[in-house]
Amino acid sequence: MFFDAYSASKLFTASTLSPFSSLEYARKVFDEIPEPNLYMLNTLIRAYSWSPEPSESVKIFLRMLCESPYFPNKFTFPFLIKAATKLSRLGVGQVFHGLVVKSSFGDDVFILNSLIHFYASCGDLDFAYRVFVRIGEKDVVSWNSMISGFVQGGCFDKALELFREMEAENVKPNAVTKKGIKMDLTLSNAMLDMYAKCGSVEDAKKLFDEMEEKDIVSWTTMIDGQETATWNALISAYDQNGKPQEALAIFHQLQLSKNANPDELTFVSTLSSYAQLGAMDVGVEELRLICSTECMKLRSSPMLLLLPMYYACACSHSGLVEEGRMFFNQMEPVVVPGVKHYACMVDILGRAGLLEEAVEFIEKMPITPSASVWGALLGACKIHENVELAEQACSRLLELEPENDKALVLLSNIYAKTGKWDNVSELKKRMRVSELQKERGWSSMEVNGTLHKFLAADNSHPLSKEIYSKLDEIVAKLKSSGHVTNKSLLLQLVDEEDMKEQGLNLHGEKLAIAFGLISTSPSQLIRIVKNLRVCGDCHTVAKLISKLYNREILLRDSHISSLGARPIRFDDELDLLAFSEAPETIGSDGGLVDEDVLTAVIWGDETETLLVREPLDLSSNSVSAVTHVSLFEKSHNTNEKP
DNA sequence: ATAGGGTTAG
Repeated sequence: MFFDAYSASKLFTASTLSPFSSLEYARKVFDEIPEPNLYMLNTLIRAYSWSPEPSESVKIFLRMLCESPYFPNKFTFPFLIKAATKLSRLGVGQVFHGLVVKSSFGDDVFILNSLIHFYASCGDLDFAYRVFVRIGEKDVVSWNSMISGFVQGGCFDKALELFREMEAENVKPNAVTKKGIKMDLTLSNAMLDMYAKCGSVEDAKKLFDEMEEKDIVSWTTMIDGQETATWNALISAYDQNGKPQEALAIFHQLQLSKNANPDELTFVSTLSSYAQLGAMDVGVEELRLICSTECMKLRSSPMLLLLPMYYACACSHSGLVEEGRMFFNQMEPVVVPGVKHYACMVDILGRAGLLEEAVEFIEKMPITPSASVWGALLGACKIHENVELAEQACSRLLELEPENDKALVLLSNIYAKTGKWDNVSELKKRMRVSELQKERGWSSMEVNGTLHKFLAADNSHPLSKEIYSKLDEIVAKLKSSGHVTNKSLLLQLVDEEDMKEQGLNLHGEKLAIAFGLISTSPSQLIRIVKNLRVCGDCHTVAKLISKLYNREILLRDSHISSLGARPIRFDDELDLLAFSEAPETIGSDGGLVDEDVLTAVIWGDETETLLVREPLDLSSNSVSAVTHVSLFEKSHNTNEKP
């Protein structure tokens, strides 16, 4: 049916793009193609990323990895990231991000821009920004993506700051070339929107006047923005000058106006006016009506609860508490209070010194108090120097977040504040011990049905002597091959420098690998499981041993991951990255993968690329990272697997 | 050989 791959590709692309043929049809065509090429795979990934089934993109991607002779190329990733964006699956996109970093496309501005957009749309502005700052040559889309990410996330200050930064960066070439910079229309419009939302009509007006090109969106944004800002300015002016009735009159006038677009700011001022009149119930009722049609954001905004605080800068503490309490009780018909609202209330009560009431309030909560609730109580205990309650709050918090060091630090501050220095040092000791316990790791290896377990510097194994001599041989080989132990990666608290090096070399992983080398045949896979994350040095060593001894090694981290995908580590230099999707979360809703867990392990060493698909091991549902030192390596040039 | 990123508000 198909005469050659090129025409088939062309036909296929046309069928995915054409409005006259469905994606299902394109898929049928695709399924008839015995060996789809990279272009076709990419095309289908793209088509699905636009479709209502973006998870199909990921499935096709898995097929590319497992069944095709191709590796993803620079075109693959924007499509995949688009799919992850549509899926709103942070973990999925993080896997792709990991692959990008480790692949040869880490500097591709197209891919990085789509990652910014992805992270921003998942609400992770922090990650979006991390990606953004690392782009060497930011283009207008990079800036635009980041700025609109901030705008959409409500971080207007940051958006503005970035905008200024962008202007500053553009000023230089501008001065040299003496040419006017034509601002990107989309960006200008986004900026207009931002100014309008911030209520700074003058800035919006200034920008609008400067814009060389304006479209319908520019005009609409400007008119709407000016209008809303004008309404808001009026309402809040009356409200803040002790004229709530006038403020409300304006608000009602606004509601009658057809074109008006009340926003969060409008509601804040309006509610404040109702609060001033002591008619919060009326205000809430009115809000309820508005909320049902507009302003969805406001419905879930815990800011509402804190609202009275902003307008109470003269109010007594008890007055504030009254308002908070009243607001909390009255919000229920409008919004089902979430845990954040409860935390806010605990905060209000606690700050006012009503610690007992705060505790009662927590006890009566219909939902399980979160760490933030206990954190609010703990914070209040610090203000009011209540050591006993602080201890309780802290221990409840630690039950939920055992590794929350901040809680212990806070408690220790409370001890310090109340002069309990013994407790301070006791706590510091405890923190150090838990720090040590945290890193107590073991590695295990199965040989012929027997599990062999190795702790760091372990010498309990019957073949210990042989293992250590093999290890010496390995170390010698590594040294002669130029490998230097990276001391900074040591996670144990050891004081002496030479001890550090020794400690590193004696991680259980290395013992297990040495044992693997002497106890398995050359064709066997050396498969090691580590209870904690594998340190960078062990990873590197595993790769080197794999090369030196020509052995395939699979070294696997396991990490309890109730949240599903999570970065094992993400530091500023991106020198060590590991992301994965936990098997128990994948497939449960999105049905992304069936038997394969998509796993990427990314390390800073640029010389090797590892991407592995690890068959799902159902007995271990806490797997979060797999290091597969495979014998085949990626070829960057051909995109074909050897 | 073919292809890629951001896009306001309603």
